[in-house]
Amino acid sequence: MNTTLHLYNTLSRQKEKFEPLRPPFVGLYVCGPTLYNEPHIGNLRTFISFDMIYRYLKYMGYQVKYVRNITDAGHITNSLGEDVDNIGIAARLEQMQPLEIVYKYNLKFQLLTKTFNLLPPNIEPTASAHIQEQIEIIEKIIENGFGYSVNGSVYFDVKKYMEKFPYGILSGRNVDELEAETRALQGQEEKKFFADFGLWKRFDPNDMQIWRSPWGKGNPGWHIECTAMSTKYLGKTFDIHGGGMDLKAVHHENEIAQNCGALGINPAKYWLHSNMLNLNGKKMSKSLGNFFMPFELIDGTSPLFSKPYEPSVIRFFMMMGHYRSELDISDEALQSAEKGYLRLVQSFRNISKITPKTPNETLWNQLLQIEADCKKAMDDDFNTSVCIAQLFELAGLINKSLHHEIEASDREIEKMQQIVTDYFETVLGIDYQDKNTIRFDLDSIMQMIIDIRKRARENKDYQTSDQIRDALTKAGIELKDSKEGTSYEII
RNA sequence: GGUCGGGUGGCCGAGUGGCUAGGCAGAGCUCUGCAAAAGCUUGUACAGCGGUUCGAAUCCGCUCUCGACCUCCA
Repeated sequence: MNTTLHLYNTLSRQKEKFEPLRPPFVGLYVCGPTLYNEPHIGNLRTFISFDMIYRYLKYMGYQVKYVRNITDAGHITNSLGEDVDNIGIAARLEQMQPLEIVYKYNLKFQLLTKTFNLLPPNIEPTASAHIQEQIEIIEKIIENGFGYSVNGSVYFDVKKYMEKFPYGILSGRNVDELEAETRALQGQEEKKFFADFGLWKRFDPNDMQIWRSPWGKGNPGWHIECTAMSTKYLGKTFDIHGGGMDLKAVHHENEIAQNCGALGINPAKYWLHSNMLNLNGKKMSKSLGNFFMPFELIDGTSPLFSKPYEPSVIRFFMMMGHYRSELDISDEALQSAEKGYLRLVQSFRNISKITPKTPNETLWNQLLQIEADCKKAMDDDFNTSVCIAQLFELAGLINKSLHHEIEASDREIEKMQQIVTDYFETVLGIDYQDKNTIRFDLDSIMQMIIDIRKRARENKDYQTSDQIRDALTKAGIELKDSKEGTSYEII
């Protein structure tokens, strides 16, 4: 496949031409949610960013295998060096079985992905269903001399690893220099080296989920599931690995170490990281308490926002920024995005109402240019921001055609619709069609009302005409007078 | 302290060694009973100080400043 796509690879810190390992197939792995609570709007941004990337790869014609894992098991280590079982904690807090917790939040997560028009991945493997695969990877790491077991736990031997592979290549961290700054951490005495990380954590009496392993009962470490599942479904090395920027320095670094340690190769050719969603210039995070849930934004219950916003408006807002840039969310920013969004959408919905006339070569060429510029923007590391700027240009041309300021033939009209379908709907993933299907002939009803109002206006009965217009506005229908007559818009 | 990335017009937000990003808001005009919508016109911004260059907001250096990560995070 002849591709012009360039993407920014965190590994090389520069844009690289995208050349899949096994075209036309593309393997894409994205770190999914941990199901111990509801994903917040910041989490959502990452999933939307990679949904757009998945969509564009598919649009280009690649046969993409998209794997997004679900973390429903495993232990992480917190900033104090303590071993934490988030799902177990949530289970105790909500007085449920771990599986109930996972099920509950998975339903929420799935609803969220549908609400925001995310395409389902090909596979959404869960960590709990791949304990055996995780154990096998750990065994390989030990076999290769990069892991050691202590009292029923297994750790990754970073020092040994560094004899053969560079550690810290993603984030640019230098472990040797960091050693001097090792903080006094609790529960670290089993490790040989401060940077060693857990592959398997021995059973603790408080654990609510326990699995058997060659090292005794316990839980897998946080990072190993991704190595096991990406290997199982995409092979020991594949094309693209994605995730949030905050996973770069630890989680992804350790994934690379595990993959190299077990299989001798970096799992992914291209590492992509999406940036954080900020609130008042600060990253949204649970520890800072400056986060809110996507559904609060949709139903307008968040005190930070003056009104509810449609999921497609929120998605459009996110697409207005580049996935690698920080994005600041605020009521003002969303309102401005919403206005722009409505302008686009109303224009796009009117394409079918353009009266076809004679072919317009100038317009045709402008449309081809817009289409080419959309592609160029997306080819340049998924520059959705520039792509949207092109769509605003398109909306201008549509409006002019609609109001007979320029002429368009069927050929141009079809091209307009095709660009909208390709880029606005398919690639950016914005669902702009009317959600509420109207089951009666609204056009006829509206035509009747518009005729009555027209007669009133001809009779200079402006009281009646304004009354009709105001009542319709209140009901959510906006009348628009122009030279050609009156049209309506559902607002 | 280390690593990485920012500081762009009233706001949001792209980009970049010389050619208008775009959106929102504002102003003017056209249309119009009024309004809305739509169309047209309008804004010469790139943290500061030096340097490189015919030319820098874009490259280099320094300063200030903000943020992320450095075993919780998407």
